[in-house]
Amino acid sequence: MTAYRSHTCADLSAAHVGQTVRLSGWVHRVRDHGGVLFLDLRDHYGITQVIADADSPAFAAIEGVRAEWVVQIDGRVKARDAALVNAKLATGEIEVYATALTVLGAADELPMPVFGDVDYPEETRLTYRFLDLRREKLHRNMMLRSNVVRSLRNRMWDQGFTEFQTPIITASSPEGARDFLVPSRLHPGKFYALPQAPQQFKQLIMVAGFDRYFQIAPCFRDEDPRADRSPTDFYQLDVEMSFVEQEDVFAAVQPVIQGLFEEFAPGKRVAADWPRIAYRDALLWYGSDKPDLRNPLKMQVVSEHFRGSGFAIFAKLLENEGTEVRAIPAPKGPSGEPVGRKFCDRMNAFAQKEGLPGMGYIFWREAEDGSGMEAAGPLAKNIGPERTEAIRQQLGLEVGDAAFFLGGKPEQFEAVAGRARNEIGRELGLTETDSFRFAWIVDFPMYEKTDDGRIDFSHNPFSMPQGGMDALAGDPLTVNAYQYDLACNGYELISGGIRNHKPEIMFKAFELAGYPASEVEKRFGGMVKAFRYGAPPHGGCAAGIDRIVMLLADEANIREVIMFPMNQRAEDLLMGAPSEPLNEQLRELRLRVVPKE
RNA sequence: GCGGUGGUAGCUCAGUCGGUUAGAGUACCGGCCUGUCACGCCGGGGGUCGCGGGUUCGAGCCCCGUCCACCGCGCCA
Repeated sequence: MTAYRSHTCADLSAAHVGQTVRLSGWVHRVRDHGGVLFLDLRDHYGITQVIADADSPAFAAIEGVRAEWVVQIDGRVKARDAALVNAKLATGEIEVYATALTVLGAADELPMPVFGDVDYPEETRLTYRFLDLRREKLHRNMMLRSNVVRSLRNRMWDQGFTEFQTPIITASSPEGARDFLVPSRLHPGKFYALPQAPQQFKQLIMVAGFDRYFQIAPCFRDEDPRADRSPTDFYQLDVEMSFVEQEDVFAAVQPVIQGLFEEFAPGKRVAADWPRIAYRDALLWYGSDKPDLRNPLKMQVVSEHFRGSGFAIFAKLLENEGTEVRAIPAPKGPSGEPVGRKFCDRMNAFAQKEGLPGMGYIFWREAEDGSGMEAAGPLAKNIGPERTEAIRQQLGLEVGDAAFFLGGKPEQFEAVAGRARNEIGRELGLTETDSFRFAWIVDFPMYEKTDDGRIDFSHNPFSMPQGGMDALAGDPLTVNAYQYDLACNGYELISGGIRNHKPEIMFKAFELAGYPASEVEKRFGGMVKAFRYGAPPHGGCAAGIDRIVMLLADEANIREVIMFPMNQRAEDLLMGAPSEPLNEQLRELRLRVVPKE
């Protein structure tokens, strides 16, 4: 094959017995039995057992090697006796009798082992990422990622999409996140920005008369990380199409994503029914705009049962405008075990830990005197049997089931209610564990009220308001946008919209958010200009590649599917980034660092 | 910026109520072993218990401060 090897460590089988071969790879493990040595040799493709006895000229050399040295082995392929075949190894029917060993690269004592699947601290793993990547799981994740990207490309091409590249060093594109700035040497005092997304470029590509564009695009955002969100940079499958409405985009994207999940998640059920859920309903039912639909629980408004009731906290609270009481039903799980006080108290403690005063609850149990069902829990006593029964009927609950109640202004408890719903579904065994369930979240509000009472874009300012110009004449807070997300198992996988391609509507939309026309011209001048010269209606979306791979690899942390991720403080411990520039670099850029404090 | 959890050998961890010389596994070094595949057996080196201060006759353990890591919130298509 090459001077270094005739075969890979996965190639050899019973068919090669008797052949003289040369293998190269890493010393995975050595087992020294005195008179006979076993060496597991590993490369990208697999593992082959190498053996040497005292008669072998390679014996002394093999005695001297340690884990993770890179070596080249010359030897002869030998069949293993039936009793010695290792069924756990793809090459387990054979072994290579070594006649020579050459050390290609020795290794110091390891800061972390490659062998085994023990957990190691992030700091060690990131500092020695090249070792971590040798480990089976990460190696497998990276191969999965590569295959996913190839499949996405193929599927997009098959659907008639074309890939184009857009600039990396470009202008600031205010999409909401903080920009990464790049100082300009030729224009001191001015800065480029790294794109938060190729948003304006892909729209310009549509105006330029191309159609059905896609790109596996790096995106840069200077924000704090989360377990499912990498700081600094990440990759998106960026998509844009001309002459389409919302449903056309859905129709183009669903087969790509669904096919991808079916291809790479064998054994898991991939739902084919992708419901459309209005943003407001998602928050009401699931407490999240990226609901996990593997969990069947759906919250409901139950304010009427508490208005004027004997439960003073809720009754009083409901006298204030904009308040509601919502219930999370908690039916007993597949085990049939009744949901009792202990579980309810635990969930109440959970809500308190998340910053709420608590969660009231009712649970229905067999009456002690055998007279049937009775409601228990602090709330039931306060509101009385009639109201309690009405709640039970509305929620469709039976004996052995429970319900939790949260009150106040929805925006203040919604998110915690959503997390409680996750906990309840998981703990009661109601949430599926072997499936992927998708939903398009649609009808995002165009605007929202900021803390200081101003009107601002609630999501993407480039989306077309539903109802167009006419809609912008009324109350901005009632305007929905042609803006959508794809939620999958509690993650936001895709985000997109039908774009606002009419300059006059754009100016009006920005005006409502407090941006004068001059500001729009300044920040999006290029795109606005393009819209004045014949812009097609267009729309698209962007899918988070890292997050898709994370779901397919069944990982909870995005760093497990990124080759060289940053740590939680946006540092690359291996490469030593960020670092201080040389003085002459700063001089050339005419920059001066202002010391802290 | 805020909250939670954690920090003990190169690495993973244990360490009781505050009490003698801080332990185990693994890795490393030396010795033995011809069929292992997490090989086995014997021996050895290896510690600023994150850091600083305090309480105490005595602190890995209690108190205060601080640093670091991860997770979450804020932030974020």
